[in-house]
Amino acid sequence: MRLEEPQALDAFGALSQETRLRMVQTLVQAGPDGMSAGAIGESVGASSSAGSFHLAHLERAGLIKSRRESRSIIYTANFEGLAALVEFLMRDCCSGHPEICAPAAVVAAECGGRSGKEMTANC
Amino acid sequence: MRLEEPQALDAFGALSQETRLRMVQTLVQAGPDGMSAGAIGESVGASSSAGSFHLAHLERAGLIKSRRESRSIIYTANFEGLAALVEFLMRDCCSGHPEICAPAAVVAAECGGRSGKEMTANC
DNA sequence: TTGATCCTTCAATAATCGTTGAGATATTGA
DNA sequence: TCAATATCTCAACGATTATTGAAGGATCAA
Repeated sequence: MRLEEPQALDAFGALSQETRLRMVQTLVQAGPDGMSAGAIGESVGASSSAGSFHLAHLERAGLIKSRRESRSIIYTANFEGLAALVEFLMRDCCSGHPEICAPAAVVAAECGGRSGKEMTANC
Repeated sequence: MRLEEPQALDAFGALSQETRLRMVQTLVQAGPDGMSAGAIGESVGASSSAGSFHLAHLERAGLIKSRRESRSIIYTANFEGLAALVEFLMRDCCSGHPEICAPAAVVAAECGGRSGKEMTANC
């Protein structure tokens, strides 16, 4: 997956709001099982309708996905979309400058060998 | 350099606007020599005062730097700040998940060996 | 010092965004 | 079917953000 500029703008906009950034962090840590809309809203301190609004925003921006599961709607992080955003930032926005890529390479090296389940909160 | 959440929010907000994203792209490609405010504004199609507004916004967000040089004010990309943002996205926001880091590692590998001057627009 | 250039700041306006609360929709179990 | 639960949608309001044009520093050359 490769991000075009308008999608990247949407993604940056989505992450520029505290509630939404926390939602993404929460969902990344929740992993592939995801969480219900209500649980996410509660964990970030958003009202029912505010939570719904922000989750919809994040989904439109391609950063999370949803599926219905009985009464609940379960949201999960969209790892492909998040990876595409990191790649956009490094490649299209920052032209792959080594000064920018070097720290990314360090993080990637720290995390690359392990599977998702083994990750701690801070890599 | 390590980004805290409020700084990261500012940085994402700064990049969520088309004119500003273009300004950053332009300045990254311009390299350490940078460009004058007027030249940047012209290259992204912004009026004098709009250009000034957006450049100030980007500087506040830690993504670019400025210095006066005779009559002109020269802006340069803040590579440290941009690198910190990539790192925040990978580490603090995405918890270093391998699914997200793997594509970043590819870009880093592509770019790591070369010096800034040799970079092409797309790495 | 004067005039020209480059850029920023300010105030006013328009546009976008976030929150709230009320009501609508979907799903389940009795 | 009916009531309960979980979530979404909508309209209204206030807050933040972007744009514009006019006015205000800073710098330089003559």
